[in-house]
Amino acid sequence: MTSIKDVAKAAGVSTATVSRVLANKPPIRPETRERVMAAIAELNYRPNLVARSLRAQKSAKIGLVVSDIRNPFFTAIGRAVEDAAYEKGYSVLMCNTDENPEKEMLYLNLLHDENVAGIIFSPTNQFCTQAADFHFDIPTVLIDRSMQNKEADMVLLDNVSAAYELTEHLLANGYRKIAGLFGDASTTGPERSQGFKNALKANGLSPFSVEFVSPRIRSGFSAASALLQGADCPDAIFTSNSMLTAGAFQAIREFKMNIPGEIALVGFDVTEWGEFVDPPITVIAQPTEEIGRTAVELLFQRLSNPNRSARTVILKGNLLKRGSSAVRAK
Amino acid sequence: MTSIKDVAKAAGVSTATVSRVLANKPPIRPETRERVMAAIAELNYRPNLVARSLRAQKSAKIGLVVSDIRNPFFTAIGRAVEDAAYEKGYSVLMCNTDENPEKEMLYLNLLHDENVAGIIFSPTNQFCTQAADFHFDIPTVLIDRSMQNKEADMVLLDNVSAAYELTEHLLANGYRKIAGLFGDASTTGPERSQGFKNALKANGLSPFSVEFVSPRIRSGFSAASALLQGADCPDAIFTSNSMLTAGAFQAIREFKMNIPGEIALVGFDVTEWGEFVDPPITVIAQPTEEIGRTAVELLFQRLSNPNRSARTVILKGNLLKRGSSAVRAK
DNA sequence: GACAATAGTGTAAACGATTACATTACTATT
DNA sequence: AATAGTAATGTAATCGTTTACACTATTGTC
Repeated sequence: MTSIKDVAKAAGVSTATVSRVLANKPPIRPETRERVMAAIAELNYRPNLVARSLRAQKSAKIGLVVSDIRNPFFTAIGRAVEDAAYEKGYSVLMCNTDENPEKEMLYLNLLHDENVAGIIFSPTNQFCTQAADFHFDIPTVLIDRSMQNKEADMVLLDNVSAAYELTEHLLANGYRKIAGLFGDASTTGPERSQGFKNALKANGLSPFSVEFVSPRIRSGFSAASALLQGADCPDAIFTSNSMLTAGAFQAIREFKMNIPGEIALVGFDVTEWGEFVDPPITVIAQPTEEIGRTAVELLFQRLSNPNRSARTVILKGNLLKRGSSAVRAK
Repeated sequence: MTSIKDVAKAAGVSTATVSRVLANKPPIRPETRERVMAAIAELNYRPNLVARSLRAQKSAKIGLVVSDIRNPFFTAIGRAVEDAAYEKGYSVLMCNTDENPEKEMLYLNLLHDENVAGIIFSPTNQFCTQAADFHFDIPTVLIDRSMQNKEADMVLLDNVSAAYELTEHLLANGYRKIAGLFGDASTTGPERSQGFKNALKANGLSPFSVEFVSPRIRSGFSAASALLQGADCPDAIFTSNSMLTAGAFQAIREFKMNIPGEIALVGFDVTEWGEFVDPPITVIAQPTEEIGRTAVELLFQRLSNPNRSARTVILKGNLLKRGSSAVRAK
């Protein structure tokens, strides 16, 4: 491998000069710069980022720690983060935790050992309680899920409002017996359930049911199935994330029930399937692109100013009214 | 930051000894090992992977270079690769190229500079021709798409057979005027078109049409729309990847045509939406988990044995017969 | 022409690990 | 008791950069 020494020798200068040329750090005689550039081109030299990283005590890498990149929300986030990072010359290490606090811990440590410049992290509830005293010695931006009592930058959705709006939409369209299905792994479930309950209360109603389950398709399926086979059946199901929405959808189909005639279905997050099924599913769309980019943005702001106070950016969800919650037939 | 020196001092030994304890390299007196371990725990020491990487001239990282992680096929691959890598203590750098040869080049160089141990790469056609002389100085496994004249490990699908089988299925179910829509960015399009044409020929038929377009939903939509609004309309559309399938599906819906009554639709790759729509879409399912794991497997085999000859693993697709290609009504 | 200031470059010490080689401390053999 | 052989550890070079500091060459000022 050709190193900076080879370039220095070829150009007849010292490694320091080569380094300065690369970093564009004056003073350098134009003539010298040319000679060095020529040598670099000649030898096809590319600086070793590992060495640079060791010397600089940080690398141009960002860790992305989420539960599962296959969750469409995180897929979109992942892509947005990678794009934003790419533009700044940073690359992204992908970490899937499966909502498992141990894997979360393991990955955070790994990223530390890799000397990443920063971390974008979506923690589980368990992590928040178990690792309440965890010290983020690396700049970290939390996304999607908040962490109490932590001085950390965050990019969140206004979950309470979004859930409120989504619930009001159901009410406006005539639904009254609304069952709520919420994820139990993160802070979003409880927050969204709060907006859900608030909206019902404000309208003098109470939830048909409120349930917290693991944020997986299977759990959504089981919970929805249980609801649908009861003697008393809800007229709408409110889900707090797309895994549960998918599970509920499958259950409804299994029961051969008509959406929205017999039961309405609403949820969070844009998915391809939610747009393609008939009727399409009403959801709160999260601005994934913006979340990802903002997270990277906050990270870089903190990198350039390590001791500014933590900032929380709260974004609004966008209610996409679609067929799955159309006005109820009388 | 606490380094190996601090540990050495605390344990009253040299850094070499600490290193040996960490690497579990005899001979070490059990008593010494204990003292070192105690110091490590005491100081909460964690080895610096960057330094280790510089010294070892390679890092425990794998680069994953694909067109877009949002493509469900690559999402699944990405997750499988990450899982397999994780089990071996490796982490994954995610690179999205958008089928852009320049980004491909850029990322390959970046991964080189990062001293990654290996690369898992799904190249575009353009890359294959433009960079025909590109030398992979880092162990690389090609997935999904082959590259001619390259001594490289590959994990591919038997595209010709899969397309053949899928086409035969359409024929068996009574479809005769089958239009083919193929991606033009990679080798999979041409290969799948080959199987498509072979199957038709073997049955004394010829394609209704064969078209190569950019593998995007929009292109699939345009191409399918053009087909549907023609005076002579196909009775089935064969698509070579899930982006095109999605575009064609939207076009069919736009034209308010009945699947499969008026037109059948088949494609490649498992997607959530394809399962959820009614009728669900018939596809060739690729064993994404196996592809990802095999790729990592091959990578490690090559790492431990750098000059064995290149190996190509060809996997079979799995035809999922579903409603979108049900037996044609007379 | 002496001196200061600045521009341009080189020298060498880091960064934190690994490891070839040197060294010391034992144990066994004669 | 001397010697050889091995076990256990230490010393110091190395990986490829960056950068504080030292140094020389050039220019300007009086």
